[in-house]
Amino acid sequence: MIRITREADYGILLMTYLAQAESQALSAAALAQQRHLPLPMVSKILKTLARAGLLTSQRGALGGYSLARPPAAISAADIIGALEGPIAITECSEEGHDGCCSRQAYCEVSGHWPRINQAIFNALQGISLLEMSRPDPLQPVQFHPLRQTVTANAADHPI
Amino acid sequence: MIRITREADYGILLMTYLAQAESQALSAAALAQQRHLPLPMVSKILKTLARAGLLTSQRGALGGYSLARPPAAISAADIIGALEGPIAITECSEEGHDGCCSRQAYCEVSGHWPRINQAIFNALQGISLLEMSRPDPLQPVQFHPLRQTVTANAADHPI
DNA sequence: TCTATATAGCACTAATCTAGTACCGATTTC
DNA sequence: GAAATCGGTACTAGATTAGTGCTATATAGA
Repeated sequence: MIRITREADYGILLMTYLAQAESQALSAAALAQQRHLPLPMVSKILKTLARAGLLTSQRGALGGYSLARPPAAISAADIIGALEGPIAITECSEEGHDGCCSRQAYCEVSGHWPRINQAIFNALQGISLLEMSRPDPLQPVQFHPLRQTVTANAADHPI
Repeated sequence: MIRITREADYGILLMTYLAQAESQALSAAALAQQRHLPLPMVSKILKTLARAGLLTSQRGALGGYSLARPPAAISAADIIGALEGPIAITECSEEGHDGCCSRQAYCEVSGHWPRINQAIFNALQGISLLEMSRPDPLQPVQFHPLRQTVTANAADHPI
């Protein structure tokens, strides 16, 4: 299955908590406790998010992390991208692979991967941290709604 | 990064070749040779795709594999789903995990994962094997078509 | 019927990646 | 100066992926 790592999963959990904290700085320890996640992991993830510019950090006693931008201006794609690198679904569509894939000569698909990546990226880009940090939507989710009649989100314009 | 396995990657390569073969049955060995992929892997992948109902197989001499449906009726989601299982981006959003995630009590995000999965699923569902088996689109990909116009493919954009 | 060809299914191994931990240095508050 | 907290790097165990091998079964044709 298409999977994100647990790091990105946790990252979203932490970001949603920070979104609710309304720009109040929270320490790694506090976040780990609130979300019931292992502190070392939380610490590592927050460092990465800070380096990516999604969080601002304050060192020292009473320090902590807070969102660098308003929750509406942060997307799922931002968070996942920060923790897992660029959203590239196959090796050959990653950076630095343009033209050096050993199979490229026999691969007509290569030109299509960017579109697929694009579609997934748009889907993730269309979901903001603001939305995610709201309580459960409580809408029953149709899992295989077959191309039509999907509630509006970025994935409605797949390509 | 969000990744599919190499198995699914190869699977799409093989399916596009079969789509071009126009219902002519091709053996695993022939496909492996055409796509320059290791035969045992090709063989394993084709078996899986056949079991999933995307390919029909013919045993014995002169046997081989051919598409079970027209290329327009097969999507990237079908192929990836067949080879990697259901498209579930986190463990807790997989089937059978409804309600047994140990962190669910502290996780307001859980209700949003189905939407994210849905968005990705729709994106992959919207890309047919017919489209993928056409030669390279050669169109520069618009990067954020909804927001701004950046001309680069997804992998050029580390987010 | 025999043989060559080809898929079906399962089991196995090596390499890679992920999850999680540990340590030490730098910075800030009190 | 002490305590709290972030910053960075390195490390380990376990899980996953990639790829291989073997045996059984089905089919076409001589």
